[in-house]
Amino acid sequence: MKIRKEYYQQPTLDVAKDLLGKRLVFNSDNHVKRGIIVETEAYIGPDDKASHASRGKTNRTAPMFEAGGISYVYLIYGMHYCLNIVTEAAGYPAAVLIRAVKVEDESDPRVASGPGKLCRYFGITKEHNQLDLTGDILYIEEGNRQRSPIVERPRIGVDYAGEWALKPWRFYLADSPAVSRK
DNA sequence: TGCTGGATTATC
DNA sequence: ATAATCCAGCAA
Repeated sequence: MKIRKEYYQQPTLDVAKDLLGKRLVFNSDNHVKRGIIVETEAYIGPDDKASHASRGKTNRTAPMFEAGGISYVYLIYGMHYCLNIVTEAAGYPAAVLIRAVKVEDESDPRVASGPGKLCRYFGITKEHNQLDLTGDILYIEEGNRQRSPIVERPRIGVDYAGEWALKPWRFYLADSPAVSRK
């Protein structure tokens, strides 16, 4: 069952944790890809120095300032796309980076074990920026209700953010083999 | 108009 | 430990 708009407009930390165990679905013209979300990171508000939005609203970060319930896709290091789920109310920049999913119908459990790998496997590019998550192309639905404990750790790759890099805003399912950087 | 460096990954 | 490989953001 597809998750509704209001869900994404809740506090970002709540959404980041609650998304674990849910199923990400992507429909392109010729294929459907699915995966259980096993790792996320929260980027919250205008003061979070690890967030792209900390320098204000720009052309790139505009989706983060929209109301929760759309995608924010950007290119990093000139070669990898990253998928975010925009959260909270319009005007308040926040999003959840989807860092890893477990693809059920693949022999390799690690084909999508990282934000860049995930987009490569799903076929997600900048064409899929700012998509409405209540539409039919990209959305999230209830998954298997797992009872795996949630681990909280500092975010990855944001050492430039000073004290903000220390916040434990990365979340993953403790026993998942598909978590990044294992 | 030019320069800098990054919410990564694979390989050395 | 480091190359690969663009382009957003900022300085000028």
